[in-house]
Amino acid sequence: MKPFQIYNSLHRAVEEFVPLRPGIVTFYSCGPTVYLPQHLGNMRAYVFVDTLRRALRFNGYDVRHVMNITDVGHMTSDADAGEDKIEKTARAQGKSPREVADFYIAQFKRDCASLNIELPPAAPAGDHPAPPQSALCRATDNIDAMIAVIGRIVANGYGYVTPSGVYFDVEKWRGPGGAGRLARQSLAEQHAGQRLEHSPDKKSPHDFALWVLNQPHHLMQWDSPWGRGYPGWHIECSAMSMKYLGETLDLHSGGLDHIPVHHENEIAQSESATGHPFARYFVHNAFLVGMEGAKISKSAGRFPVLDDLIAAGINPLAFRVLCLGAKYRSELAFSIDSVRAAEKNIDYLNEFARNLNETALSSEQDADWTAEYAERFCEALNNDLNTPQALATVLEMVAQAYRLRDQRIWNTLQNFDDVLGLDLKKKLFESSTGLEPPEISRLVKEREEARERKDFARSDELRNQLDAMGYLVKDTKKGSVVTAKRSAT
RNA sequence: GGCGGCGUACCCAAGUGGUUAAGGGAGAGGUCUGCAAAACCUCCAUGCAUCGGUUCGAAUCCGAUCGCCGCCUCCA
Repeated sequence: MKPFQIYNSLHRAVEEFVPLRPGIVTFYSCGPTVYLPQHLGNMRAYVFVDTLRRALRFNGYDVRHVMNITDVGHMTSDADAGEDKIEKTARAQGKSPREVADFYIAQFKRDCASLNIELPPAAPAGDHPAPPQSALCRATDNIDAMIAVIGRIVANGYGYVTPSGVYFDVEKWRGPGGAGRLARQSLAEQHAGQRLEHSPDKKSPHDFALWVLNQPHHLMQWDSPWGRGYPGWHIECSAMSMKYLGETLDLHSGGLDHIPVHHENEIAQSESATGHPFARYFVHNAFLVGMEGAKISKSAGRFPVLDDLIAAGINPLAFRVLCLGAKYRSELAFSIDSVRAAEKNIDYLNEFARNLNETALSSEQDADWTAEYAERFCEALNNDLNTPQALATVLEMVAQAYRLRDQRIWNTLQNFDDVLGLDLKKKLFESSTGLEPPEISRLVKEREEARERKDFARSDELRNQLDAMGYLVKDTKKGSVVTAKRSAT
């Protein structure tokens, strides 16, 4: 099997993936900010993270995955001014910041479950030195770790303390005229803070806050060696990745928009604190765009969420298939029609799984002809996560099974589904009959009797009646089966 | 101003130097079926924004033009 290859934003090239220690991958992915629901654009990013994690596991790696939850520190204007968005929501809703965060975290977890996105387990309390471990961690639970990192940065001479906060000295870090490693823009080229008021305490407009002081109106404040305040918005990622995964990460993911500022600053902070390389592979996903081609974003105000799809009677996993149908580095156009098209794929695969016969299921050895598909699947997957081709391979294999009337593909299909995350296994023994209300069963039975009498007028009448009640009747060789159309789950 | 990306059939979307340009949806015809549904078969881009160039050969590399979008402020 070809080794896993992935596009590394640090070098702007597809590279063979080699983790620092054999067999183990430390993976940090930027998680949600929890002051609003996650829109579908956000969810695309998490589907990507999940798929990447599954692909690594498929390649035999033990993935230690950390995702942060930002429940503090994102300002409406800049790191050193403006109102914390969580606090803003809290004031608007008359809740505490923690309550606001809890609410949106619960919603996020629900959405992830609907999309079969496996999240890391909640971070356990206390200190966690090596070995690296998976964790879903909240910023506000890790203030100590952040303070520790800021302390190291200041001790190393890359941070300076002022009355309004502790700032990171970007020019000192980059050197004169230095360009960012990811964005490849020099400081002069970046019109940083051009449209913003910035604190006069900063040596340079490019400098960013590590710790913010003297903002008495903020609800969330913590004591620190520099005074009471709160963390800047980049530091949580440096601190938590280091705490749970170690000082050098194998993989770091995030949205494309994080390249020039957030990740650039994370690298600077982390490396100035530790003296070690921060992350060896940076991967960035492209945006989901609306029908007009415009980015879907929180700040734009209106955005579709997963519940909108569910309310429209669409299987949430259709959205997952939609995501898998495009490369993670390509913009993906979202529309109800594109999701519905993806839903057909889900229906197709589910139907196949549902109708698998016992012989095919119990066969330990898949048909010889599946090997070719397995090879194509791996190749696509390991080629910078080419999920569209991987998905196409799966669909073609199932079509081939139908064509050859040879269902011995389940082992292979299941391996594929471990990566795709469509939960086909769940459909295996899902009976099409016996679960519906007695009233429905009665009508189906009556219709079967009508068919036996060749009373097709009555038969069609009953089919229409069942259809109106939300049930689809199919006549098979083994008799009539009924399924609920677009049921709630 | 700087940086980056995109433009492939009605729609979504792979392919990035070399057999007939994946796959899905929609559409058309067919097999099967009492009729449907499901499934399968056939058809559906001599062409990949436009114009030049490099090459034996380009959707794929280079240049120009047009159009769209993102980032440089929180945002996946």
